[in-house]
Amino acid sequence: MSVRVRYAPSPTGLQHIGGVRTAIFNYFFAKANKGQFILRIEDTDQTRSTPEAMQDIYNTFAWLGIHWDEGPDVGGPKGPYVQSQRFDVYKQYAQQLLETGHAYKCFCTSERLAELREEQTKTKSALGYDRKCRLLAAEERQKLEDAGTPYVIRFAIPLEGATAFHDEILGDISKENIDINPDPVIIKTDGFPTYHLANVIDDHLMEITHVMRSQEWISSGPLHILLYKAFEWEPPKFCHLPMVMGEDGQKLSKRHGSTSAIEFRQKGYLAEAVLNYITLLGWSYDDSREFFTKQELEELFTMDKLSKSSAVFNYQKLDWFNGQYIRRMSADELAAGITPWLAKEGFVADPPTAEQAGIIQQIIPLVQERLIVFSDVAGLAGFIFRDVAIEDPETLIPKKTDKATTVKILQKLKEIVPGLAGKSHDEIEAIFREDAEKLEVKLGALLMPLRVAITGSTQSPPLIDSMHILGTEKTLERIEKAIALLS
RNA sequence: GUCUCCUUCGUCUAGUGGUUAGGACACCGGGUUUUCAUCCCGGCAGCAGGGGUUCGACUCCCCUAGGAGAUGCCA
Repeated sequence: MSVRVRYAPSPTGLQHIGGVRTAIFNYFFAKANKGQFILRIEDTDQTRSTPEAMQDIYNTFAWLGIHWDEGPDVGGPKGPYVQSQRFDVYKQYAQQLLETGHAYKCFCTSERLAELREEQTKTKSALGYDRKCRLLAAEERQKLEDAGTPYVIRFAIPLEGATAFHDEILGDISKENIDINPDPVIIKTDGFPTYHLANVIDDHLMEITHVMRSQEWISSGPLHILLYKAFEWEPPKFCHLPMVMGEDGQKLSKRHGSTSAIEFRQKGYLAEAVLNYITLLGWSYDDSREFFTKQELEELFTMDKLSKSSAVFNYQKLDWFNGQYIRRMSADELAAGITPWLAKEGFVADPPTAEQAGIIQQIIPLVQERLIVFSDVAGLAGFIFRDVAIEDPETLIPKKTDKATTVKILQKLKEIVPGLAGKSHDEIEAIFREDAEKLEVKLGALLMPLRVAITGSTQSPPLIDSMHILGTEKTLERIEKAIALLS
């Protein structure tokens, strides 16, 4: 039987990096096994699901280049792929459970449940439903039903025995039935199913062969097995994925930094780098290789290289990956990558004019080794496009040099710059070296005032090239401004 | 509290009874260099602890500790 896996997000917020990683593991597993990858939307919580979150799912995976074989937007033979559109299916199967005695109606009010919980907390006894309605006398139950009392449907967990399942990476996991959440709700008052019911029914009907989901689901594994048993269905294989944590070892969340895929996109990270990095969170290929394209992972991914323990999301390493990817880009690719960021700053038109496109081509070699994320281009090359402000005139003065010397240097520079046009990089450098000698300063000391004058910063891309792109006129203007600033 | 799972450098990991415990990020040195980066070279740093099993344990078993998750009419 061919592999069929699914990613089943609930559209209740932005796509979290952890969820995205679960998705890509499923995707790569499907691809590597020539199987199907399915997107299923779990929107059974009507109060929390939003169309924006739905859109974010589409945007995120489009950006990453992850496509599903079956899903709400592309259709497929096992649809609909949105749970709220499968309402009747769940109702029908819940009814079946009622009839076979695996489930029962519970008329307890949320107030009673809250009190129960409070009491349990106070007495430090086990938390959970006390199964009151499971033991309801037939006539009592009938009375409540006749009165139209609102109810939920609960699954009747066996009171004895244990339930086990085999996890593909963790091995056998078993739990005493008495330790399973006592009779979880499977149909809510509003008639919608809870995750447990919907997920089991859909995985069965959609013929899912492997359930690859986060380890936070491990403890409901036995419950799901019990549900499959109650329906007399063959359960799929399970594979619980290690979780993604923040630096403090807690579940990755907002306070650790960016956590949604879209944020990384907005900061100028490359989809390829993000994909590569998060794949390595819980998966490895061998003892050294860590660069993989999406295409490679589609062939190389194997479940047996998944690790058991959770992984900490390391922003620094992601940065390093992104820098590596940027450095490996061709000039044209990088130009295409940074142009939107330049346009966003108003440095170039969108799309750029021919002249601007030429400038972009020229700045590529200056920024390629220096970018970590695309958005850095504004800070690195901004001086080419707009006037610079020198915050602190002191920065113009090189180390071990005084103001008077700096002014002298700048004046000398003003003299020689007009003669530089048309000369090669090496020729210009030679001229600078000569002048530095004449002024009895080091080359660095000669160039620093010039650097700050034209870029506004003590750190910049290589000066000679920068100056060339800027043009003689603007370079002179800025030198004069710097002289004025020191006078 | 109870249940379940996990545990190799700070972090991500390789390792499946015999290795000087390997790689990467970070960090620290050094080199290249007009600054910043890049790049190159070098270094620091780890098998949670205790018992077994075995000729021999990072590798197998048990216990302890630590961590995480679950314990919802959220997924």
